[in-house]
Amino acid sequence: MSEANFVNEEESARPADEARGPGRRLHGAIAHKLGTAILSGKYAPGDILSGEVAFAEELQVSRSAYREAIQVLTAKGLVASRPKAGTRVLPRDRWNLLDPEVLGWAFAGEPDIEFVRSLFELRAIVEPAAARLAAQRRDKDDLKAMKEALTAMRRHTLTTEAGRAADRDFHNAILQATRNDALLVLSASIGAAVNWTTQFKQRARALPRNPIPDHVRVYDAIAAGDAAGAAEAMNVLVDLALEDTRTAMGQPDGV
Amino acid sequence: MSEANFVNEEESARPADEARGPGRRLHGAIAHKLGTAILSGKYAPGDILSGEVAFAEELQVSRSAYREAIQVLTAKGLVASRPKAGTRVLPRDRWNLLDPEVLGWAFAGEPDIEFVRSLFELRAIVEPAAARLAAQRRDKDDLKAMKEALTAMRRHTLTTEAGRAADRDFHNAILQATRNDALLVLSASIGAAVNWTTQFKQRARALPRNPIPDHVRVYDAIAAGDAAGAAEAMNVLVDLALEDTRTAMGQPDGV
DNA sequence: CTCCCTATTTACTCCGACATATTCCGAGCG
DNA sequence: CGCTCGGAATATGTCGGAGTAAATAGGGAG
Repeated sequence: MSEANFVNEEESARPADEARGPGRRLHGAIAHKLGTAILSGKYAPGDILSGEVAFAEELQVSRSAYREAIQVLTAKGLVASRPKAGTRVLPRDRWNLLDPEVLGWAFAGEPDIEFVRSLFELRAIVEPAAARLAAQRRDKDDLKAMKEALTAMRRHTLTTEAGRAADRDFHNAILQATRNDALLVLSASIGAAVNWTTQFKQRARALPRNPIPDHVRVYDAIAAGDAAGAAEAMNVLVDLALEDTRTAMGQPDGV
Repeated sequence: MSEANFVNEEESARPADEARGPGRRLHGAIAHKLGTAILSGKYAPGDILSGEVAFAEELQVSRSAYREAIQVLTAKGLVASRPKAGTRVLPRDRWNLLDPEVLGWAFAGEPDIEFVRSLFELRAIVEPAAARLAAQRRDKDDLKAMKEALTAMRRHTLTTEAGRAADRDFHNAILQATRNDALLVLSASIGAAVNWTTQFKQRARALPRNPIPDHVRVYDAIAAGDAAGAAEAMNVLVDLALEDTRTAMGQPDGV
């Protein structure tokens, strides 16, 4: 009955909140600190975070707080602890890289170019297929959400946070219209990567193209129920984004 | 303060030691219990797990153990706790459904048919594209791993756990050959779903086709570097699997 | 009578000490 | 010389209490 009220986790009120803080709770802050340290390579797989007591003492927190932070990292597959053996960083393939929080840690410092490429490749695979499904399954509410996101994108530009949020909303609405939970979960991961790269491109003064017409083409195809057209239009969109990103990053290595 | 040196003594000595059972640790067991309860729908989104103390008392464990279990669930996006408000189950779209542990909880009881369909749809999207990339990027070691998995599949059948493991190895080798971390993470999720459904189909006496030739076709195309052929062969494979699953599930009168 | 401000209550958060279990390492024995 | 047993070290599990933030209730003003 109070279903409309459980959304507040991080005070979504004003634009003053910058990009999901390090964690309001203490153990959240510790987890953030350790997580970024691991993702940035400061602790390599196989390394040992020696000494529960030593670490807690160095961070000036109690063992409980440190323990709960380790619990979070363990849940995300970053570390594993065994009695006497200590807490060691697991190999990369055990990491839950699609976890939104892990993704945030990965983008907190200087993210690995290869990893960003991976995410965009995943996006290039998933989003056209999602657009195809959305064209077949969307209903009126889905289209309404997409249209609203489009108008918001027109009003603000991609240089503002509001504009990027509208962009995310548009793609999210498409994922939502696929009626596929597994796909929907990917939106957070992809959205984070896209968001970061758009900001990156903006810093690099490399936002020449107007993305609106491409988005409109996708919308039109989905609204018309044209599955193949929607997939193709989305393909164009992600290909352009991939190309832009590649040039902005200074990767001369074309495919 | 980086103690990154005195590490690799027994690092690769034991390949897979931890993370076996549902939870050897106490808080792991609690998390498993609560996780399956949430995934099975016993606790719906918006519900409140009232009372840290009450719950800890009911489960006959200390508050710390319960708290660490809650911490795990929080890390996976299943719940969120706030002072005074209690610990409430988050809406489904916040759940980290691709987390291997969450997936395990989802398949612990009677998994939601819609969710299984979602996973197979995701697989049908991702795996052909992965096969295409693998055909372009595989090296000798990748091909060797695939070949070994294939011979193992021939020796055992899909009715045995060893055979299913070989199947997973084959698909995993393809994902590995894409050189894409983001795709690789999905293998665990997809593998779990596929594994469950093969067992399900076996129980329903619905394993008519010999899957080996289809797998061989995929292997040949990847080995030949034929990107389009690999994608198409994999497409056939997943389509057949999807069809089999659909028919097997269409008959609730299986066992 | 309605609205807003304050106070109380409630439940999470953090803490440090204690008890237990497991592992590593070395001493003693066959 | 190799094996086994026992002690030491370290991580896990437990406990109760102090602190803090938030929601609800109650009182006062308009």
